[in-house]
Order: sequence, then structure tokens, then C-alpha cells
Amino acid sequence: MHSPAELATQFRSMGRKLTPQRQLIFSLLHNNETHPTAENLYGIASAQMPGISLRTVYQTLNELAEMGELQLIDLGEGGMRFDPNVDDHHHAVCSVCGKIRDVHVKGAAALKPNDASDFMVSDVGVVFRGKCSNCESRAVKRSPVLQAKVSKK
Amino acid sequence: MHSPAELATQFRSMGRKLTPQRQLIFSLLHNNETHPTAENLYGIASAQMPGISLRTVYQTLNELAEMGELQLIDLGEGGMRFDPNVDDHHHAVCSVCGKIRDVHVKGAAALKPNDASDFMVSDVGVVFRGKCSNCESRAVKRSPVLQAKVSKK
DNA sequence: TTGTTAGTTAGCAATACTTGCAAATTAGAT
DNA sequence: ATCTAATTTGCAAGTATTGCTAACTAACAA
Repeated sequence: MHSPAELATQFRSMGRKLTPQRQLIFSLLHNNETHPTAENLYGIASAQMPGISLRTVYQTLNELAEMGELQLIDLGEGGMRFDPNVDDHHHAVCSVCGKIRDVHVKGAAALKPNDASDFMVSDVGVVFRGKCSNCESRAVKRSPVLQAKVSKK
Repeated sequence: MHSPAELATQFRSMGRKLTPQRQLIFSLLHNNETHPTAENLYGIASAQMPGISLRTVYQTLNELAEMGELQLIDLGEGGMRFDPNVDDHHHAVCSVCGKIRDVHVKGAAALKPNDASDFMVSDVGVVFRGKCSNCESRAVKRSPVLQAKVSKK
């Protein structure tokens, strides 16, 4: 995603307005590596601008996505996540804490369907599931009983 | 997924009942490569067993998934898809017609996050997006105007 | 065959996430 | 300061899925 200032310019050049709500959302997304949901962003935005509506957050996120400034990620958790990183990258999801990390994958672009040579690939997405280092180190320190508690949803 | 007969045995051995609803759903899933949604299956099931409830379809699908007999696929289309193929495979999604195909991917299991060596990978999922041969061949036969019409959502 | 009962189904309410809509507001141009 | 098209809000509605529970029934035993 471009910087808030660049986005501002871009919006204006499209005949769109630079509202305080948009500016706030731009700033919240800038360098944001947490892969937030709309609700996440709304929570943070509300703290800084009481009264901002969830509807506006969705709207702005959709605009940015249409402009190619955001990548939408759906990991089947019920909610969409937004990633200002639009580089060619993939994701690693910790099945314990749920955190998502941007990762680069050597050779991903070269992958192709083994048995579907007639399929014209235009994009490849890779998702790793597993345990992040944080959850991994906790696992060895905790008793199995506690682990069971934690893993229960 | 195991055959309907094997599933029947398995269900009974777990102290579960073999209802006509379950038998129907087993048979609808057997060798099914269409990656149906719950609603899809409900539609087909209703034709053969008027009165069967969507709730029951969901319930049975969830049971099968818990037993490891179904793979759940979420491609961010709003609805979950169910795949009786539980082999180690991946998916190719046609962005024109939306059809999903099971594909095998040589080297997928060997992929790893380039920059997250501390992440313990337990599973890798690959999704190809592109055009299936059917939509590809149609594309060349149709005029650009018609194509535009088709691609509008 | 009949009775018993634990497991199952159906239907509706409820939830979660997201979008449609219309009235009120406001950024940016004149 | 005024104008107006763009924007924000709040709420209703839509979609996908689950929670709840009364009614039903498969499976088993007598």
C-alpha cells in the first residue's frame, strides 16, 4: 500500500474527497502487519475518532482493495482480513494463536497443477498452517493439561 | 471419503444411527468432484427426499468432516465447500465459471516459508486461480463485447 | 411384535459478517 | 459564503451457519 500522503493525492486525483475518516484509516493501515479484520480496525479507529461508523470502515477498505492498495485474505474464519502488503507474498497461519504472518515462498510462482495442464494459471496462493515460534516455545513450557485448555475453542 | 457402505459401518460402530438422511448424503458425496456447498447438496437431496432439512445436511457434513472423511474448502466465496477427496491435493479455481478442480502439485509438500524459519509448518495449501480449458476456449470464440457482458458480476 | 431410549431430525431463532439504501453531512471548487 | 457531488451514518436486509428443543425414529432387547 502507498503511504497515507500518496493515497491522499491519489484519492483527490480521482475526484474523491479526503475525509478525516479516510485519513485515519490510511494511517491505521500504513505499515500494519497484523492482518486486521474490519472490526479490528473499527475498534482502533473508534478510539481515535469516536462516532466513526463501521460502515465507513468497510467502505474505505473496499475502495482501497479496488484500487489494488490492499490484499484481501480469507482464511475461512468468518471474517475477511486486510493486508496492506500487496507484494507477491503468501501467508503462514498459527493454528494456536491465529496470528497470520506474511511470508515469501521460493518457487511458489513456478508451481503448477500436475494433472491439469489445460488450466491457465494466473495466480498462485500458498497458505501454511502450523505453529509460530511463540506458541511453539510456550508449548514446551506448559503442562499438557494446560495445553488442552488453551486449545479448546 | 470411504464408500457409503463403509461409512454406514463406521457410523454404527460409533454408536450412531444410520438414518435415511445420512445414507442419502453419503451417496450424494460419493465420488463427487463438484466441490458442492451445503446448499448445493441440500438442493439435490431435497429432490430425492422432499422434506429433508438444510440443518440436517449441515449436521451430517460437519460430522463427516470431524471424522476426517471430508475436506472443507473455503475460497472466500461466502460459502464453505465440501470435498470427499481427502488425499493430499490442492485446488484450481476458474475465475470465469467458478468451477473448482482437484489438482496434485509436485513439490508442494516441500515448500516452506522463506523468511519464517521459526514457523513449524504442519500443512501446506495451494490454490491456483486462472482459467479452465472450457472457459479459455470460449474466450477465443466470443467477441470482446460478449466477454465483457459475461465477466460482469 | 412391542417397548424403550438414546440419537437424530426439522424448523425456527439467533449469530456473525457484510452490503443496500436514504437522509444528513461535508470537502472542495467557485 | 455558496453550491453540489461525494461521503458518512444508522439501520435494515442478505447470506451462511449454528444453537436450541420438541417431535421423531433406528437400534436393541424382551
